[in-house]
Amino acid sequence: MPSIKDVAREAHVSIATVSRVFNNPRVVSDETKTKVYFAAEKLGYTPNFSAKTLKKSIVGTMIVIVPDISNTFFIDIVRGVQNYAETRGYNILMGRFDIHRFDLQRYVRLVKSKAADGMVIAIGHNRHFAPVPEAKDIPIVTIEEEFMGNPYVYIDNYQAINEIVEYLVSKKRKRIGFLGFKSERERFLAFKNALMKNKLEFDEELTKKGAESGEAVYTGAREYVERILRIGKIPDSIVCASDVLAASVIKWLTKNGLRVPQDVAVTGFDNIEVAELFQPGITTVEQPRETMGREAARLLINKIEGHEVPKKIAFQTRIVIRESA
Amino acid sequence: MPSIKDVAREAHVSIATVSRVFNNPRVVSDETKTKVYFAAEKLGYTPNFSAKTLKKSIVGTMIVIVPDISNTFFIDIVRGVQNYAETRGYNILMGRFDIHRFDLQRYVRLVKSKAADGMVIAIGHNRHFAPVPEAKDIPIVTIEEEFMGNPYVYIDNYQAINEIVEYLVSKKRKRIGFLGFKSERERFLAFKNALMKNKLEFDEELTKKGAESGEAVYTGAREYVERILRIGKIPDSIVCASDVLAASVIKWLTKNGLRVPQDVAVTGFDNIEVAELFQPGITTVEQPRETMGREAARLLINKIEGHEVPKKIAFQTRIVIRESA
DNA sequence: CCTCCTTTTGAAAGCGATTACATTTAGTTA
DNA sequence: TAACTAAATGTAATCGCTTTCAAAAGGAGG
Repeated sequence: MPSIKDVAREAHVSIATVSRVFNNPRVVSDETKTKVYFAAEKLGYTPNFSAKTLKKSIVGTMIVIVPDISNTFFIDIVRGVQNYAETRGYNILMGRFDIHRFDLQRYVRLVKSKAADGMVIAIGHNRHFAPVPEAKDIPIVTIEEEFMGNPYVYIDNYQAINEIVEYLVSKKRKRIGFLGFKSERERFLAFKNALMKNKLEFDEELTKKGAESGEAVYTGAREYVERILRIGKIPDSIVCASDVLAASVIKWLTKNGLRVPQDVAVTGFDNIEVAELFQPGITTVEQPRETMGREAARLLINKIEGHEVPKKIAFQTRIVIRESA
Repeated sequence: MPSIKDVAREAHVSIATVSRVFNNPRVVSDETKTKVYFAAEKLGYTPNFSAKTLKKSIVGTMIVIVPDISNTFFIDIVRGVQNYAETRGYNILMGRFDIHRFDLQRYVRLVKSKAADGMVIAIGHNRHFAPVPEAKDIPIVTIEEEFMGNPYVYIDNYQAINEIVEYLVSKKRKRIGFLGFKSERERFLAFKNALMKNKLEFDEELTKKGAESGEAVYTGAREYVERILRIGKIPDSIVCASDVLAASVIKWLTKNGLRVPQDVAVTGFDNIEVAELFQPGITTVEQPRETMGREAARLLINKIEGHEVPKKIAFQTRIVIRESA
């Protein structure tokens, strides 16, 4: 691989001049520039990344970490981060995509060693990392939750769930159940809150906050349906903390002869791509996922480059009405 | 940020010794090692990545490019790549996740500049990149198709589709339709092939190879259903080139009063995570996606590190039977 | 024609590591 | 005790680039 030296020799100039041609072309004469471009082209010269970043303080790479890449929510965030990062000339180093085997230390070290300038971490609901002391002085921006005092972007679950509940209420639904995972605790709290706001009664028996694993979605929904059937308390609507969960309950409900939405309305959360393909299409909440990713990236880069950044940025959700409610 | 020099000074040794402690510890005495570890710990020393890779020929980073990260198929591949890369100490640089705005040149340059050692590219069916001359001498491994003579991993669409058709035949289905996208051409060819093999007639009118866009899935399925209804030729089964497509046709078929699978059986392809959540659950083909990713990563790293690698590696699929067929 | 800017270029230091080679130290052996 | 070997450490070159500082060249003004 040719180096700057080779180009310099070929163009009969010094390496300093070659460097200038690529980094600060206006200070070099047109004639010299042409010579250098020509030589570089001829040799197939590409500046060495490491050598460059060894001298410069900014690498132009950021790490993105999401807890679960099977989840559309995070994918869209990644996409947003990527789209924005590109416009600022940053590359993206992929962090682990399943948080179970996640080792923050490792990524912190990557930043400390200047393999990257900072990181965007999508926390996922109520998932708590242990704060890592070394992470204290590296640029971090999180999504959904605060982490170690760093800036973060988030959506207002309270507002979103409340909107759903209000919609159900407007459809004369009164006995509203909730189905979510442990990790979706905030949405659950938001749900309780929304019930109160709408002067509805909260019924523990119509509520299920399931296990952790992704495998258990289907089973979790089943247990829920079996329970309400067993105790003979059928809600007239169920708020689910995710679309996948909603699809699962719907399947179990109809299997047991209950019609959705006539007998029981069901709402989802996330508006995943296939939400409209289910039968019935799932009424759900859409979050500006890509925008959140973009914004997180913007905050991070600004922080890296030494600008002042806000403490947190909130985003609005939007309810998408389909057939399931 | 402290450098090797600072550690050397703190530990009263030379920088060479410090370097040895971290790269080749067995040649340094225990006493010295302790001193150095202690000093490094005290100063919070992390070796500088750029400085290291400036001297070494291997960076320990690879680029992964997939055409569409919304597609579970590619996500699992990425996951596989990631899992394997980690075991060999490689980091992953994220390439563009939507191939439309894809610029191979850019990533080639990244490798040439030694920001990465090579790349894994998931081609996606019959998507043709223009070969990039500069890419000729950089390590590349592709998934699903050959590219510029590089090693690749793939699944046998012919075998997979044939298995599906045989399954349908075993269920006494005779008039089999096909629904796929332009980009899924190979699966279409495989379909025609499978019909021949099973001595069934191919009927152009029961076939649809739709548009490109992801948006059009739902519409494409609708057009297909409307057409077969209009011409009054209802197949007794439909082979779809993806699960999403299958879910879409099922929705349109049932909307039009046709029962799945009683009136018409439908099969998908990919076994996406939510395949079992549809009603009916989708009978489909599972590919060893993660394994393919792992294998691609393994090939690439071996190539990077100068080992001999095979030209191509084929993977078996597995049919997953649910309710839709 | 001389002096003083401006523009353009070059020389050389330095970024933070790795590593070949040289040197020192300690331990064996005759 | 001299001679030799092995182990541990240090010296210094080097990777490929950026950047400061100095020098050279080309005008402009007097």
